[in-house]
Parts: sequence; C-alpha cells; structure tokens
Amino acid sequence: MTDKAEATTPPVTDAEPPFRYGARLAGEIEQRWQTWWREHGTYASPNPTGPLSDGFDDITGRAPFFVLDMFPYPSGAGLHVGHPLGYIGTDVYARYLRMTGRHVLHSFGYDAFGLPAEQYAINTGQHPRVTTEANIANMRRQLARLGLGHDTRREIATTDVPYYRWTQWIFKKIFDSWYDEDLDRARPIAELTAEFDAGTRVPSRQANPSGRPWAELDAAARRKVVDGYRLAYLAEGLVNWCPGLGTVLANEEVTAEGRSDIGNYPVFRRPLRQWTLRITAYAERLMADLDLVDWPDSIKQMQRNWIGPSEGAHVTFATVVGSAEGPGAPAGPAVEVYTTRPDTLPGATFMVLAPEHPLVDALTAAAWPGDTPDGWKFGEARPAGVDWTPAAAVAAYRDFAGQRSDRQRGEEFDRTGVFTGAYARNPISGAAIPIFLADYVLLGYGTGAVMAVPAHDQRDFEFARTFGLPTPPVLAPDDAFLAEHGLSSNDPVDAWPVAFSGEGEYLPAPPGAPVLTGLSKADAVKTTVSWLEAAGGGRAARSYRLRDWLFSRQRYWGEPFPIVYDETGLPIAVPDEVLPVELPEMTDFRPTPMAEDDTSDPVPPLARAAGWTTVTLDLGDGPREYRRETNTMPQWAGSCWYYLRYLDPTNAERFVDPEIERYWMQAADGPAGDGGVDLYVGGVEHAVLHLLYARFWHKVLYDLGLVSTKEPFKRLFNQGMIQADAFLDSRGMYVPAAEVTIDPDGAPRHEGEPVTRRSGKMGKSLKNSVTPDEMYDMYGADTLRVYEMAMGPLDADRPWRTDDIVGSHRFLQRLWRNLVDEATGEPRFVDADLDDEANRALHRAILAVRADYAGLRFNTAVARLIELTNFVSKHYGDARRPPRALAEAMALMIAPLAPHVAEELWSRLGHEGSLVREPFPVGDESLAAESTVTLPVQVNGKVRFTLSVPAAAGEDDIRSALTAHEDYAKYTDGKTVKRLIIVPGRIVNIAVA
RNA sequence: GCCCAUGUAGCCCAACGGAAGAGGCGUCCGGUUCAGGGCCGGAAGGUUGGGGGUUCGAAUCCCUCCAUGGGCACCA
Repeated sequence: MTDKAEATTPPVTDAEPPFRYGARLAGEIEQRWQTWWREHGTYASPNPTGPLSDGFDDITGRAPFFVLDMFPYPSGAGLHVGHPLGYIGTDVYARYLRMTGRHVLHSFGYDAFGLPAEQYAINTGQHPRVTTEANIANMRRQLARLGLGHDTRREIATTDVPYYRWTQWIFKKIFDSWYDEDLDRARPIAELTAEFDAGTRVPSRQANPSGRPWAELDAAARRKVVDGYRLAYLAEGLVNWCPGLGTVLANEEVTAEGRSDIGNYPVFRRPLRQWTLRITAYAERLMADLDLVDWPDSIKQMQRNWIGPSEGAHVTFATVVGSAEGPGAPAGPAVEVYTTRPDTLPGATFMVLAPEHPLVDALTAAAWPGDTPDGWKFGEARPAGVDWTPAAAVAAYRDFAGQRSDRQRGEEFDRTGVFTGAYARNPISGAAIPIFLADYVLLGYGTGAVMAVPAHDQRDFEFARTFGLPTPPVLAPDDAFLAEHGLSSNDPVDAWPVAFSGEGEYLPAPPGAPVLTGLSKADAVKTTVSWLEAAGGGRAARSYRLRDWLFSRQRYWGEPFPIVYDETGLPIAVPDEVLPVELPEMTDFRPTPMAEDDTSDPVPPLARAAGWTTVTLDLGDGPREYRRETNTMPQWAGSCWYYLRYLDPTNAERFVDPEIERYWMQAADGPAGDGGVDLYVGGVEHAVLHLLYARFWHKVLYDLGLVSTKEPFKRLFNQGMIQADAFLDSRGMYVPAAEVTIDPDGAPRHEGEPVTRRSGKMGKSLKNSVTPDEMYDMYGADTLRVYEMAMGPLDADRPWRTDDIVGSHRFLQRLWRNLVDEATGEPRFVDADLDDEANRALHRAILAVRADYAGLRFNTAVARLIELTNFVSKHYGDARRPPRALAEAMALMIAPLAPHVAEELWSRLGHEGSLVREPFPVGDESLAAESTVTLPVQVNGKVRFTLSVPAAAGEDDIRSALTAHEDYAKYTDGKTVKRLIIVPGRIVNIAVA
C-alpha cells in the first residue's frame, strides 16, 4: 500500500464539477437505484405456480435460467473484497441473461449452522442465534451495497426453523430408504419389509448375523435387521475424535496432518456409535454421472480421486486355527480378501487383517502353534508375569494400533503386527500361510483383509522382511528394475532391496495353477479371476476409497435429528406432524471439554437440555415416553439442498413443489433426468465435501421421485481467489498491510523498518484485509464491481491492488463524461446517424462484448468497453456530442457490470424506469467490417512488408496484389519461391530458398 | 512420490497456429492548472520461464527440465 491508499477521503475537491462521476455522485446514484429496485421488486422472479407466481404471465417466452452462488457462512469478521468476486460474477451474468431474453432466478442465503458460527459464538460469549443473526445482518448490508440483483423474497438461512424442518424431513426420507443393488437405486424401507414379509427377499447375512428366518424373528430383531439396510444408520466405527472441538469429524474435515480442518486441533481415532449415511452405495453413480455435468475437469478429477475406485478381485481363503497342518486343527471361518493383483496370488505367503476385523476373535488360537517365532508374538507389550497367549497378544496389539493410528503422514511407516495363531490355505499353491494383524491394513477399505505378496508389494515386502517371512517371486523383474537396483537377473529375491511391483515375465506356475507365462498383467489378472471363479474361490470386484459419511456431531448449533429411541435402544423417526424438532434454548451450549486421553464417550450439549431429552409421543400404541437423539447434524446437511428451497421458499406443505422444481431444474430438451442448476459458481475449496454430499442427497431424492434431475448442478464454475500482499517484520510477525509504505525503489517499510512482502489469502491472520466498505467510500460500488471483473479471468487467482482500482474508476468517469455534461448534468447526445468509423467501433464492440459476457469473460468485456469509451472520447471530443444510438448502446452494454451508473445514464437519456430487461444491443457484422485490411507479408516467417487489400479479397486477388508490390521483387529476385501461403484476411508468407 | 493448473513489459492481464499487445496500474514527456491533485494527449518498456521438436509460420501443439499454486498419498 502506498500513501495514497490511506487517503480515505474521496478524490473530490472544491473545484470539481457538480456532476462529475466521483465517489460522492456514485454513492448517491447507487443508493437511489438500490432503493428504486427494492421498491419495484425489480429482481423478483415469478414462479409458474404458488405464492410467488405474481407476474408469471409477463415472462412468457423467456426460458428459465437458474444462477446459483455457493452458500456462504456468515462470518463474524465481515466481508473483505475477496469474498464477493463470485457474487459479482454471477450478478453480471444474470443481468446479461435478463437483457438477452432469459427468465433468471438468482437468490442468496446463509449456511449459518455449524462449527464456524458456533466457535465464533463461544469465543465472544454470546448465543449462536444472536451472533448468527448479527453476522447475517452485517453481511446482507455489505452485499446490498454491491447492488446484487437477488430475489430477496427467496432468501433463506439454514438456521431458520421453517427451513431446518425440511432438512429434518429429508433426513427422515434417507432414514426411511434402503439401496436396492439389483435396481441400482434407493427405495422406501416399507418396500423392503414387504418383500421380507412376502418371502420374496431374504435378509442378508450381514444384516441378519443370526441367520434365523425373518418369520421367526421378534419385532426388535426385525427392526435390527431393517436398520442394517437403511441409508442412515447407527454404526460403531472408528471415528475422528477431536477433543479440542469436543466433537467427531468426517474424514473430509480432517487434514492430511491428522488435525481438524477448523481450528487445527489434533484428531484421534476411536470407536464410537454414530449416525452414518450410506454414501458408498452411490459410489459408482457419483463416478459415472460426472459425465453428465459440465464441470471443470480438475474438479471432476478431484471427485474421482476422492471416490477412488480400483479394479480387483475378492478371493476367499479357508482357514485353520492353532496349527498349520495337523488333521486335528479346527477349521476357522473363511476370510475374504480384496486384491488388485490376483495374478500374484501364488506368491501370497501370509495374510494380514486389520486389527479391528470382525473375524479376529474367531481366528485367534487358544495357544501358539509349536514353531511360532518369538518375534511374531508382539512380546514387547507383554507385562511381566502375564501368560502370553495369542488372545493376550492380539488384545495388546489391537490396543496399541488404536492408540497410534493418528500418526502423521509422510513419516516412515514401521511394520508392526501380531500373529493370530491361525493359518489360511492359499487356493493356488495350497500352502498354509500365517494370518497376522497389522495396522497397515485398514478396516474400511476393501474387505479389511489382504493376501500379502511380499515380492510384489512394497508394504508386504517390508512386513515380510521384519517378520522373517518368505518372498517368492511370481514374475521376473524387468531390466529397468534390475538396472536401477544394480541387480542381475540371476540374483535371488533376497538381494532385492524393494518389492517389484511392475510388469514382467510370469514365472512357470506350480501344478494345478493357472498358466500365466507370456501373458500381460491385464490378461494374467483375467485368467486368474476366471480360474478362481471356476474354483469357487473368488470373483472380480471393485473397491472404493470413499467411506460412508459420518453424520453426527456432539455440538449444539446444528439441526437436531428427528429421531427418538424406545426401550430397545433402537432408533425411531418421529412422525412428520412433530416436525420440526426445534433446538432447545440453552444458556450453556458449549461442548463438554474433554482431555485428549479421555476414553469416556463425549457428552453432546443437548444431553444436558433438561426437559428436552425425553418426549412423550403416541406412535400408534398410545402415549409413551421416548428418549431423544442428542447429537446434531453436521454443517453440510443444510447446504445439501438449499438450492431446491430457493425455488419454493415459503411452501409449508412440501420441501419444494414438484411443478416449480421441474420448471427451474429440468432441462427443456434432453434425456430423462437431465438438468440441474444452470450455473453454479463457487470456490474450489468445496470441490469434494459439499459437492459430493449435495450430489448424494440429490440422487437419493431423485431415486425417491422427489426431484426430476439426476444431478443437482449442471454447470459448475470455480471463481479464483483474490490474494493480497502481506508484510512480515524482522521478528516474522505480520504487520498491518494498510500501514506499509513503499520506498521509491519498491522496498516496503512499516514504521520506518524494512519488512518483507509475502502473498497470501486475504484475512485477519495476515492483517491484509481490504473491505468493500472502504472501496464504496473511495470509489463507489460500481467501480469495485468493474475492477473485480477487470482484474483477470473469473476462474484465475489474482492479487488485489488497491492502487489499480483507480483505473476502473477513471473508465466509468470517462464513460459518464461522454454522455453527461459534468457542469449541468444534462445528457450529451445528438439525434444523428453514426458515421462509418463510429459504426465500426460500436458494432465491433457489441459483437465482442456480447460474446465475452456469454462466455463469462468479463475481463475482456471490460477492456472492449474501455476501448469504445476511449474511442468516443476522441471521436466526439469536448464540443461534439455522440449520437443517441451510440449513447444508449453504451449505457445498455455497461449495465451488467455497473448497473447503477447504467440506470442513471439510461434515465438521463430520457427513459422511464429500469433498463434491467431492455434488450441488449445486437451487433451487425457488416457494419463492423473494415473495408480494407493490411496484411503482413512474411518472408521465411519474418514480417518484411505489408499489403493493403480490400477486406473481401480472396487468395487470387491477394496474389496479384502481392506480385505487383514493389517489395515483392526485392525479396524474391534471384531466389526460388518454394511455397506461397496466403490466408485471406490474415497473412501472407513467402517461403524462399 | 503421483496427478492437475499456471508461467507474456516493473505489476495485473489480452492475443481462432498467422505482425508479440486489447485493456488497466506504474514510469517518463507534454497540455490544462498559481501549485498540487484531478483530467487530457503522447512515449518508453520484451530472449512470451529454459531447452528441444512439429510447422511456411508456435505465446498457442508435442517432449523435457525449472518455478509457483492446488489435489491425492500405507487404499491392498
């Protein structure tokens, strides 16, 4: 920042003409038109039906277009100039669309539940309801000054009780659904129980571990079975427990460093019973349907990475417990593993289960097999004097693994584990291979068990070396591998420093095994899978990195679950008539503080709400008392469906009227299920979390017939981030950027001391925030809008420079001065036709600006309008006035970018009312065309002279003009013209030898 | 380590494979002005990150390296 930036007084002096476009006049114009728009409901978009349908008949013939901004949370710090970038972008585009015949829906709202709002409330010692409402009011004020054309009748906040009532209702729909793998869609749970009752479907072994027939199960047992099918279910699982926040977090809210996304507190893994949403049922569709949407490739790639599909096979291993051989050894349960390399199955020399694998107890032997090496017994954990059985060792190891699973990434992973005393039978080699537990195998991925092929997998290799297990190769390494590690093809596998995981020649197979010699890896995988399928020991399978979505939080400021429990402890959804389940008023809403090593269950704040935790309901068998669920939903819940509520925000009967939903969401022409929000603009930080969750909810609603499109957001656009310089003093502390001065040689100083410059996100922590309010005062909102759009492409990150914004202000000032007399305020125009040069300038600008607006290239649209303005300044200088047609076109063309000044110009040019729905000027190619063009003539790629020809000249005309040109002979005499390239209207290139 | 994006004038950024420059900031010169600021007119400013290739012609397409930003990373 230079000294100039400190001058917050507007650049206005006594000598300034009364109608010069400066900060004072801009402010007056902006306030006046914002009031006018509000009073006339200019941006209200009528629905086809329902309470918001007034005026719908007037928009006949206008095709609907739904523009959406990502839902912000109302921060207590207020907005800085980086925040509204996307909001301005959508507003410019929406205004352009209104002027080109579209019926635009554009509203706004606040994602006001959740951790950021609650942390702010806790830090300031106020109730979150109070701080949230104050923050929303401040944000609304700041945004209103920008002149955004929102239909404010549709504004919502997730914390509004009438809104979260429907969030709870949708949760109930998810709870009351199950995923039918055969039909590949969600169905109501009632259809599942009907099929069980009719005997047309039998509960899966997983949902019904007892295996007893449905008909013989009592009511509670049946409920347990059905609960195992629900898309929202309670599960005991390893969760990300964050004592610092007093809550658990979703995987997506934990950083790669094992800390909370919010607040950067340490996160620990521990088992807890939590609400979980079965998003993994949709993994395949969430992958495949990315092909249906128009999103940036990078975002699609991030979603694909997150879902993380892999192709492989499930292979079943028979087991024996307590002894490798021996006819007397008892058989254990079969274990299924997931592998992407079934071709290496002959080389599997041991098996590893995740420490929490459900079959561990069944596989743990009563005593160590006779030849068990001491190193397999996890003896380091053995307390003195304890009888060290496999069960004791396994328990000790599970405890150990649970403690340390929060270790940091990027570290060397050591290989720890314990032998269970059980063996598995390798289906190909027939060998008995030991079964270990090790924490490098994760319960949540694949089947939670792996066949370890140490020769060809680095993790298995390291484990085998640590535990002294054999590493027989299945395929011979390629030359590159040998060369890299200084090996020859004769060297034994013991000489390998690492596993060979590439492709190579398969070694001869043992008798009875599938023959892979000479096959590629892909063919070898196929051959082995076919062999396994024939032998009944395996099948092809896909696996996903994606996990089910942990959906409860031990916090106050969220949607309460519409769930109660009866004496069985099983969950029951409350009837729709009881919705909403309102948050109880509490004076102490803080999470219960927990020590990091506390192993007791977290206590949600709602569990302390006296008089709320139990409720008397009549669920069909008379009034009885039920216990409420005291967890709340995560912040993401409310943002999973807000775009649908914008469509029909006041509906008390439905979450959205189907007719209104179809009108705005369904593609006019396209296959069934096509459509979605026409343009969704937001930051790349939501690439995975919000966009994946919202797609999941939308697909559930689609399966249940509640929405008409397969995807919520047809087109996605990521706006860039505005960054700003920050300055560090000699101690490495940030100093306020606004107080930094720049020496003439460019060196930054703060209070006389040199400081170092660093670029970063604008914000409190870097002390480099610039607020929109400051910019309104200095230049007005229109200038801020134009500057933010002119800085660069909408999707690019760009650095904020307060010094640069003056250029956008001067532009609007020149534009104004061309059209309005600065001394009198009278319009400057004549009723006369444009000359050819002015017509060319105007129509070239119209054609370019239209295309730029339509393509979201607002930076180049600004440049073209500046160009035209500069032309008008020169062409119609002080004395002359521009023709009316030119003046009006300029007012209309600037309107999307600078709506206030455009309205003012439009009205001073003699029009009544607003130009918001005036037709955008249409360019004429023939008027824009030059009559003659100057073609550069290159000789061997270098420009040597130019050629003036009629614009319409064809190749032959140009050739004759060229050969007649005096310079032609100069460059070709005595040389051979090898080739002559003529691109009419563009260039001529002579290739000579 | 793997994947993606971006490198153009002091700075922010334009440029269907066709003359390196549309627009803005800054700098310098001039005009207006008592002066400053503002406004107006003009000018300077380049190895398009480096190297190689394709092409009549490359900022643009391909390969490679470098820099910056982002995503993923014990996922069997």
